[in-house]
Amino acid sequence: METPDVWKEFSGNVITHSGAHHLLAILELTNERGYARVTDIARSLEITTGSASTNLKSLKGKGLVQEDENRFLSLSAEGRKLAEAIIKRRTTLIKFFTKVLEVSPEQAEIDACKTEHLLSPETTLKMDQFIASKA
Amino acid sequence: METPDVWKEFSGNVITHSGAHHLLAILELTNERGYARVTDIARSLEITTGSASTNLKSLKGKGLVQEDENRFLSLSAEGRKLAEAIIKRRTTLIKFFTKVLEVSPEQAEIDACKTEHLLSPETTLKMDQFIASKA
DNA sequence: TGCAAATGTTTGACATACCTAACTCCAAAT
DNA sequence: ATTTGGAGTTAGGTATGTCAAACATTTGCA
Repeated sequence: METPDVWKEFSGNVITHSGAHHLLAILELTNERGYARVTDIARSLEITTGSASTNLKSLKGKGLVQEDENRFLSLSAEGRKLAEAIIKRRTTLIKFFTKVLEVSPEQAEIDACKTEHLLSPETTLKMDQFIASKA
Repeated sequence: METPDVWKEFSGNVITHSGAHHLLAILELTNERGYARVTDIARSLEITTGSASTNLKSLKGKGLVQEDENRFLSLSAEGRKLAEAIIKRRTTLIKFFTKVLEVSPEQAEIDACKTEHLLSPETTLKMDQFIASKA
């Protein structure tokens, strides 16, 4: 058995775990309260505003996050698409883990959180279809 | 909906992606040829011996890897346990993705590789049981 | 035995992704 | 107008993980 040369693809991920959660925070904050500033995101993620500022700058650089003249942050079309995909994946994963595999809700949430930004669209789709076929 | 404070647990992982693959390489190489040196591991992972040397030093520091007087590397009891757990997880994941979800083998391998070191024992176990119950 | 090839380590440079702490900037209240 | 506090950035530090290149060591063979 050969160690597959797939292993390095890990680095080529679209988004990091941290990055994903910044996007999700923006989406949730804007949905809940209508806006998201650096501070709001930092509070939501329980990190310092310094970290949030730096992290968000890089997301802006990637064209996933936008900032208006009043420093309100929002997701770009691409960012929104990505965030929604991740949320969908998390939902699917949690449902799958708890309903199908009967994993405890706590562990399901942790596992989903760790893998939600890594799983391919194909696998997520198939997982969805599987759940649907059982319902 | 609140962003769960679970998200930071990502950093508290037992092992990194890269670290995991170094362990797996040692296990596979020793199984296949009876030994694993820095060079062998570097070749197997397609990184320079410099990188391998540094990375392995840190794994030695964590007590996962040992070195004998001839510079042959091996896994400690703990390292072996960890490596075997990861391999088992990968096997389970691939089987699950391809057999149950009918994901393509290529994508299954990539997804398994990305998550094999992140999934909890509980979820892996449940996944195993699920496969068994269907067989 | 002696030299060349293989092996391994270290160093210095980069890139990413975090953090904290210190600083700037601005706006509102007194 | 001055102070105070909220908001945000920057600077400096840690940790990983990668590389190339200089160096040391070991091995093996001619």
